[in-house]
Amino acid sequence: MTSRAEAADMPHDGETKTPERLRGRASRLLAMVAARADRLMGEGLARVDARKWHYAVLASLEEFGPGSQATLSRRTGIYRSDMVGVLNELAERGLVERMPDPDDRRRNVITITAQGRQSLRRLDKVLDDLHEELLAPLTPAERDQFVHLLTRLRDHHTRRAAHPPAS
Amino acid sequence: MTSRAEAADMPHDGETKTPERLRGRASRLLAMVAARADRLMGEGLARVDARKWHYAVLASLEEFGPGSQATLSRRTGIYRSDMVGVLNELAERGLVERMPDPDDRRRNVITITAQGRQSLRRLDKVLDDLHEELLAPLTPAERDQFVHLLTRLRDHHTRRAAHPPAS
DNA sequence: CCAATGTCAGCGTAACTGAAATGC
DNA sequence: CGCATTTCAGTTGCGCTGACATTG
Repeated sequence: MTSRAEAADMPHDGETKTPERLRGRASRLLAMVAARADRLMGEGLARVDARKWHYAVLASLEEFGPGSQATLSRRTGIYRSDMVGVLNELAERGLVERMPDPDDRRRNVITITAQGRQSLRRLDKVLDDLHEELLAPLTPAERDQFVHLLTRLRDHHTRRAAHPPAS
Repeated sequence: MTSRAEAADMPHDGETKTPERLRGRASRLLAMVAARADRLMGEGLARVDARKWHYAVLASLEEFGPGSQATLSRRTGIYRSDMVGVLNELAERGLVERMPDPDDRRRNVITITAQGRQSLRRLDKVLDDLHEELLAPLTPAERDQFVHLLTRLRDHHTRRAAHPPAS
């Protein structure tokens, strides 16, 4: 499948003034679909006593290994002020361990526990199902395309929040 | 290792095979890009003394004609409770007119004014520029693809918030 | 002295709920 | 009477900022 989804059924010549400028605005579509996704994931994870951030932290730990809270903060995008609470919840559930760093006593080293890995595997499964639901109307090739496009956009906009369109 | 499908779904790009289950999650990408978009639009519109909802209402008015507040609410997705404030702001600026409906005296009929149309045209321009910035890394064809995929997703998930996979 | 870290306390916005008053 | 509309009052969650003490 060479990802030739559409080419003729949607006019994209520069002059067809579609009346869809409201519903068709990318930012609006983005907001709607993202909200929907957010809710799906939030509710789905809540059903197994987890939250989006839990997954983010656990996955980041398994993927990149242990790290300080500030490190995790940078890796996941969670503010370090909020990271405290997230780690408290994860520690309560025995999914991570928080120990002082002997090399730098300002830091805590966060490690994922065996139970954490197990939970992560479960969350992965849950998220897989939820994504199946979210992306249901798209073919596998289209899902790839979609993720690919989103990734490009994220990467482009991921160098600090504000940046002038300087070259 | 995770027991997930691999190598069977050769992506178009010889690079999408990373163990990026965190960063690569569609929901997460969606949230990130949507947040960027939201901020871009919000700040951009604030510079011309407008907000996203203003645009939504104005565009909906020009696109579908006048309507009651409840109607506008359904068209734009803004809660009726919040619609009041939005319309107040728009009325203050002279962009819409709010008159009692003679046929149904519970209702107000909201109409866009000439000034409203003018403002809308300006906002359209502003949003065009902002979208250019948002979608900068994508080619025109890719932007179409992107919007198309988002539209399909939105349409699929737009029959009430909750939907069982009922046949 | 300055930079980074963990923590807490708080702010602003936006989605969302509830209920009252009016009119169908 | 039940139902829809406009409106106001309030809640909750989240992204984000600021400050502070500790340590490098």
